[in-house]
Amino acid sequence: TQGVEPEEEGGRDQEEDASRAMERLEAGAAGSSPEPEESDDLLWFHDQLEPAGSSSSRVIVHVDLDCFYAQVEMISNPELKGKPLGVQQKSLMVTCNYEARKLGVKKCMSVRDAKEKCPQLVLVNGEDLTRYREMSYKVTELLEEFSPVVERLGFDENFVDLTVVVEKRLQQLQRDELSALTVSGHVYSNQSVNLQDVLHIRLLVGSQIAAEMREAVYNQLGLTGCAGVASNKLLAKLVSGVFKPNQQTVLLPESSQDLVYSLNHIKKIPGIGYKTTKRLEALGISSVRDLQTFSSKILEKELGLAVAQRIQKLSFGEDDSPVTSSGPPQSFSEEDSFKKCSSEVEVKNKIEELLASLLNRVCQDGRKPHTVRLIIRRHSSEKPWSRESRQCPIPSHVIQKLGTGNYDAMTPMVDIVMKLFRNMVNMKMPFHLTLLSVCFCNLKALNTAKKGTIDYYLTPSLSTTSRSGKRSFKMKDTHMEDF
DNA sequence: TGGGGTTAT
DNA sequence: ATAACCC
Repeated sequence: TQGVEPEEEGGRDQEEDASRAMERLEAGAAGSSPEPEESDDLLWFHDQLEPAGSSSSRVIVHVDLDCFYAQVEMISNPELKGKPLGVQQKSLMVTCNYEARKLGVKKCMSVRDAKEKCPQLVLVNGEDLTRYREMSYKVTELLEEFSPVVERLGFDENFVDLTVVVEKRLQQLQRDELSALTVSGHVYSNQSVNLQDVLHIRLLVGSQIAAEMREAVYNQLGLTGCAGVASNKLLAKLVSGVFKPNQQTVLLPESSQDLVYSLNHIKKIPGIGYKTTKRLEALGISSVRDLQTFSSKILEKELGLAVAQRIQKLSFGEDDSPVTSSGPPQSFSEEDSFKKCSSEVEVKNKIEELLASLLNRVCQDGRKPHTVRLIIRRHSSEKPWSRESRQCPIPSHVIQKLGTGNYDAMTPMVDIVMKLFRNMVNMKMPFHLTLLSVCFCNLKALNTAKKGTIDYYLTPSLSTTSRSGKRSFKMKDTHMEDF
């Protein structure tokens, strides 16, 4: 394409070039332009786009399912559709459908308040996350078909980096299709904006892909949700919530400041959590503009360089963090909370329950955890939210017993976890727990042994000679290409 | 306040 | 091992 741009156009600024380019493209699409000029226009147009790898031209979508647990429950039991529905975990209603919200019920209300507000409210128990987790991964896997780079955030949100996919579509588009590009869904904008501007083309294509994603999620899984399309994760996430159930919004670059200013408090910025908000408020910072204009030096001294620089950039709507593929989970955990657990037998029974579910999950996954962790929460603690944990490696002979489908690993795992418990809690003293959680982490693929090493050909055997205390091996089937 | 998850220190 | 963040 070098040399295509005429010399006399070299001095013009970029915005002027962009709108002129579209006028010329539209004129070309009308059908009157001679062949060579039309071709020049298309090449010139592609020249105006920023390089695909440049950080300012990323296209990110944030997909956020509507009241996810409630949707899953309505799919499981269609009789719940049309009724006000809440999903309950212990005394908390963690989410509810839109029928319930119309009647004044809010997310994360206590069950008592919710029933008071809405006596007809139907409640289902959502403490077992199995079906939610399975549906959640189906959504992520479906989105991965559009672009392999998908990052999960909780069970109901996903980020997808569409930059490369958008680039591919742009290059396949014909002249007439290029000028006829339209947005899908809402545009976040207070000012009037020229959608035909070249600077917006990638985001428009992104909005169309987002619409296709939502269609696929609805058609194949029966779930509705919102999407936000923008140039980074922060903005995509913020803009996805602008039009709320089952709609999507694209953020054009000139409106990004409006979007961050629309947040009335810094705690609304994803990445600024409870603790940081408190520390910022102590510094007199409460609005987004407060944070933007606050001294960087003082902020760095107060919060440390990394946090200070990151959150101050966030306040300007800047976020260069990449979308990182989540892939399979890094850990599996099961927890249960209760009013009181204060004896060894109670603890052991709870741990057996938690482990039974975990062993099933680990079996399904196929990988092997090499670390177990026990987490507890004590009652009397002045900090009710604080937890203590102990972890240890899982002995290799126990790892071997995992994932065989039966419960060979149950007894040894209970013994290990009870040791961790005794390490944390002095059982000669009275104790009062309000939560127990067991976590399997440090997951490794079954065969890490590489071709050409002895371990690759020798696979540990469970069936023979266990009494000797020595490991026994069977020869693996070999193939000619192994040699 | 539940039952999960992640990364940084 | 804990602390922060996310849902």
